Amino acid sequence: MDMKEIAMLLKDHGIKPSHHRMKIYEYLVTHRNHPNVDMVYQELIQEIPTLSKTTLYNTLNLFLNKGLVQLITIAENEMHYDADVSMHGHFMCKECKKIYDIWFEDNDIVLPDLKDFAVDESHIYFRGTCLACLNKQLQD
Amino acid sequence: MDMKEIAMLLKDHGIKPSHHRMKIYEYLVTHRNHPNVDMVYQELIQEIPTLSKTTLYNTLNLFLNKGLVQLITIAENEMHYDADVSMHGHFMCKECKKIYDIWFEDNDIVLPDLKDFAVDESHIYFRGTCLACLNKQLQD
DNA sequence: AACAAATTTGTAATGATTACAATTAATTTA
DNA sequence: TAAATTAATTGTAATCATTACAAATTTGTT
Ligand SMILES: [Mn+2]
Ligand SMILES: [Mn+2]
Ligand SMILES: [Zn+2]
Ligand SMILES: [Zn+2]
Repeated sequence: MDMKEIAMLLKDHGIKPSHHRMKIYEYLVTHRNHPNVDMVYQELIQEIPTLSKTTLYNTLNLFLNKGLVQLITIAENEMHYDADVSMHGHFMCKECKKIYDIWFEDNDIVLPDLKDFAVDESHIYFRGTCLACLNKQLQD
Repeated sequence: MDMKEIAMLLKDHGIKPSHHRMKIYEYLVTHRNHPNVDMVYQELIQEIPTLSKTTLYNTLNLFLNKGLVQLITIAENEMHYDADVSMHGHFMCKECKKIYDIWFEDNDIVLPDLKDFAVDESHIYFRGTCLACLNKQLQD
């Protein structure tokens, strides 16, 4: 996804595509690693040495409000962000803290439609241990 | 659920049933309101004026480790606790911040079993607006 | 009672996020 | 194009949930 496309996408969501905003979105869409704020910051600060963390927080909240990214609250003390807003689940490994995508077959999961609630977001989270960390544990 | 039963339940989970611990669990099991730490504290401090917030945090973490309660990470800046550890979903209203239980019919939801992951917990979260808040909004 | 172990407390530290005012950049108007 | 206005970005301080840690208290055991 090149800068032209990113600019278009931001505009389509009512976001003026400043340089900072485009770089922040580019990070999310190319890495697809469900980063927390600091992971984005440590990477972008090398390209944009003046980048402020406040700008990062402001921009991510702007993206959230415009529906461009989704918020992942699977971790206990920090937020994670996902540029993929399609319906899929997430697994967080308690050992390595990595967050994996969980994709469902179309009929695998049918969420009930809730009367008495106007639902904006649906999230499916799992926690446990990933295969890499399970194997590491076997070596003890 | 009386104190005798609570003491038994804690013992069954390998937790020595001190007075504080029993009162904390009693709060959770009688209110069933998915409280954050401060909600528990503000209620119990009236009965136990010496109660320390550290004790509360320690006790809740002990309950979590022993599988007596479950952690709900649906909110963005604080944790919520649930004495009901059976499989059910949660809905948080963005307006009033209340957390509702969402119960599924047996076959309503079938979570796929993930190979490559040892799953300890599964959570289903919804966010949106509850009926009470929707009605309030209509009055404008 | 004397000792040891477990529990509870109070205070300070940590760390993610937000508040806010100042600065800089971009856009509009004259 | 220069001045004026608006928007974006920055830096610092504040907020607040949670944890760290050592002291004090309670409980259980010899
Ligand atoms: Mn994802
Ligand atoms: Mn519940
Ligand atoms: Zn892992
Ligand atoms: Zn509500």
